[in-house]
Amino acid sequence: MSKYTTGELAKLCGVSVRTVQYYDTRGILIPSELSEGGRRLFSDNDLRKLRIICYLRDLGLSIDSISKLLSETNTESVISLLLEQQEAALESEIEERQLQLKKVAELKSSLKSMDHVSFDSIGDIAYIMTNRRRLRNLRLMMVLIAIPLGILQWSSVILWITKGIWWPFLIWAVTIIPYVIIFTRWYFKKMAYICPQCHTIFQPSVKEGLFANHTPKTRKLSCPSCGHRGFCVEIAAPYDNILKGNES
Amino acid sequence: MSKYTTGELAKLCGVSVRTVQYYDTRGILIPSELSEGGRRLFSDNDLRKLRIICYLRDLGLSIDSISKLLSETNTESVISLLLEQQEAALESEIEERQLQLKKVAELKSSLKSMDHVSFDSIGDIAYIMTNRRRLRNLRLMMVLIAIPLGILQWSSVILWITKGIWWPFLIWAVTIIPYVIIFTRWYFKKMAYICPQCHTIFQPSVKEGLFANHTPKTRKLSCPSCGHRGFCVEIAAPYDNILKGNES
DNA sequence: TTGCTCCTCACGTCACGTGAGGTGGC
DNA sequence: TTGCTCCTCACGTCACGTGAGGTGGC
Repeated sequence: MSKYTTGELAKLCGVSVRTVQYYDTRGILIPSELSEGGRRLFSDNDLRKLRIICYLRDLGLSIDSISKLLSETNTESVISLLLEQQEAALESEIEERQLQLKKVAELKSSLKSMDHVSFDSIGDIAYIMTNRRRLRNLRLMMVLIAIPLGILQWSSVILWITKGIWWPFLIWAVTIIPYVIIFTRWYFKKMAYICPQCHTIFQPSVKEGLFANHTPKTRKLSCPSCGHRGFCVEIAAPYDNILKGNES
Repeated sequence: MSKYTTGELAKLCGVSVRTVQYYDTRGILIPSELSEGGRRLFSDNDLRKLRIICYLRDLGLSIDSISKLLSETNTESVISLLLEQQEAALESEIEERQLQLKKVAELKSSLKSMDHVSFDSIGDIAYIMTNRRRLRNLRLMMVLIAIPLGILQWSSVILWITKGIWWPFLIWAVTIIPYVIIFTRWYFKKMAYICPQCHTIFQPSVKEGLFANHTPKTRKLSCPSCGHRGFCVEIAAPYDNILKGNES
């Protein structure tokens, strides 16, 4: 039976001297002998034990779990329980990291599409992200409303051109007016905008919104809070009071 | 502008009072005002700031990274760098956990197939796992050697039975003898066994190994170290000296 | 005046890393 | 005797949680 010093054992297992000392104080690797000078001396059994400890540590098990395994007499049930728990813990950690990763990628791509980035724009993006689903639903609803009206329009136009029947188009043109008014009001009631300057969420008047220059996702508006005029990202209007504090 | 106390702000952001206090001491959320009694008073701006801090924290960013973001004037480049780093860190963490998960599952299934489980058997399993690939290669090689010999054998047998030509089988039977001897010696030189009692890795004599009762993965042998007689798991013999210490 | 909230220490967590200052063993 | 290794404190890490003992504010 060979004897190993702390440093020898550490080298054989690929850990630091401090780690071996730490495992001694934690009671999971007590040297089988001490020299007269108080130095730790380890046996082959200790070497095997440290190898197993390192293996378990590399599975992500804590020192506490490992020392439980060492102290319990009923190794079999304890270890299967520990492994079950570790499996569940690892799975949930992986899920968590994957969600974080997804959010980081989202934030990255959103930041790329912004012209000016400040600390506060991160808040805007976070808000836009959580808001996105509702915004998609609203836009989908608008398209669904617009499609039948469009079909009616083009049907009547085609009828007029090809067959010379003009009155369906006239009926359409007259009856569409109240629809357009209602639709426009509804649109600006459901939508809100984020000021890129002061990050306030606001809703423009129907008149301002209707005639404002715009892109698919933004609209050029004046912020009622700071007066800044520029392209503001369109979001679904908040129906909760979480951000009411911003209106001050 | 409404004013929030520490508790109010904490509740609005879903964190603890202690967390808000901690963010103050870390310098990332200094209250915009203090009451005469020394109590923290937060503004709407502080509320927005804390929301962003929590959002970034939920991406897994450290307080240090967040405070860097807050202190740097060049937000844009700092944040894209931080997000790149965070993405890489998360990816490597996920990979690490997935590897651990795989190892835990391996250990779990290996333990199930063992009759007696002790702390030391974990070491055996860990060793068998790292050894498995070499063992597979060795077994594959044996099968590849055995197949042509088997084909020759059956060809000569069939020839004898169907056509009455007996001399190819005789030639095969005579020439096979040295091959079998060499093969058997080679086999027991390449293989080793783990004692389930004292966990020593040993190699039996050719004679003992050859006539021992066995299953596909184990062989009934006597351990030269502790004398225990029982079914020992077959592994590829170690070609390194890492475990030589066990032989005492 | 009485609860409730908030304040500041200060210790604990987890698995070690990193000195400091002293000593054993070849 | 001289390096080298090892020893034991003891502090630091990270983002807070958890009391303790005291006080502000309604």
